[in-house]
Amino acid sequence: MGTHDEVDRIVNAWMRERPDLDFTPLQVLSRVGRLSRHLDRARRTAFAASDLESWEFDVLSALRRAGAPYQLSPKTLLQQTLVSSGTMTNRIDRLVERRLVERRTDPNDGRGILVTMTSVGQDRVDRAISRLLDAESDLLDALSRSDQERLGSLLRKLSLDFD
Amino acid sequence: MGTHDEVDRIVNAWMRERPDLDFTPLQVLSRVGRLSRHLDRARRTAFAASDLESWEFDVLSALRRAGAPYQLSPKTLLQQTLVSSGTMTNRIDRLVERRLVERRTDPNDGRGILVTMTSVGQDRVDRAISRLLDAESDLLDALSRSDQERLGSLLRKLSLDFD
DNA sequence: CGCAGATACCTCGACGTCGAGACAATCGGG
DNA sequence: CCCGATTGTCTCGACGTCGAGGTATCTGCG
Repeated sequence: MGTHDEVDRIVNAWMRERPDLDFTPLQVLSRVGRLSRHLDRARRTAFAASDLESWEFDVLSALRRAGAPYQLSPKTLLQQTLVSSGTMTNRIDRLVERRLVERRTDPNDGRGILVTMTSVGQDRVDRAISRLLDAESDLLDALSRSDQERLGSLLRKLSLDFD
Repeated sequence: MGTHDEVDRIVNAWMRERPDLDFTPLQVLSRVGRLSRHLDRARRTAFAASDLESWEFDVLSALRRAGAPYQLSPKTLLQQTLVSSGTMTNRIDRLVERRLVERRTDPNDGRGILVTMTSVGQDRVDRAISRLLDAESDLLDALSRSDQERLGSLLRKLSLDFD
């Protein structure tokens, strides 16, 4: 029966080669990594339906979550999206070009600017989050509602060590 | 108490802005993504102790798992490590330069080559897998043994949809 | 008020990856 | 056998990211 996934095969191969080691950590954490890759792909296709790239959604969703008037500094954005300053400058450039955000001078700080989402941007990101939730909900259909909650809380326990 | 992680904050912000949507899928899948990032970092530091980059480990571990004589074609390697053909050529070049693998002609197929791990490479990867398992085991200490098994099997259920 | 240090953003060169295309070798139908 | 289709690897140009350094501005201490 098909109860073996790719990680099972990898772990079995390791156990054959190194029977002296305990590979149970891989059973959990390798799956996290592989699942994350699959998730990336699912996100890309979900966003494509709204004509957005994943990185565009990352930036726009940070602005959307911030609430009206949907503006944040590049600094805040790069911290929330976990990219470098050079990357964020580049991303803002391209988002401005696509008219999804605007660069405004910060009235309170001559060094800074404020990235403001346009109404087009907000429209896109609102559609995209819906599609994303639909797609993710499909992925989770393999699990019962209570299993989903169990999984979420187990993952949270692990996350708390980092955040 | 600090029972809120970064994902909780993101989800709370979304619920404030879009109370009409159900964000429970994010509770599970956003954590998978974030955990994967943290895991990457942990892997990098674990491998650095064996003077290996993450990508080097990925290639060498595929060879190690294959068993003696530790040789695979570039094609097989790129499929197992999920990179493009150009990337694999580049990686093999650098691994050859570091004397961790050798390029040999395939006696059965004039088009192909076989990437063979050197004894130095095997030594490195055997040390690295030990350190990786130690590091991952530390990460999982936040969970009881039975929680770890529960988590592993829930993740497997999700993986089976893909693999 | 002036100046040193901190801060915000941008610039730019280096690097890794992708993926289409080139090339050589193999396979298989006629 | 031959030749077209397929396969395995490498080449190379485009692209996104990083991160150190540059410039302008702010902050607060003396």
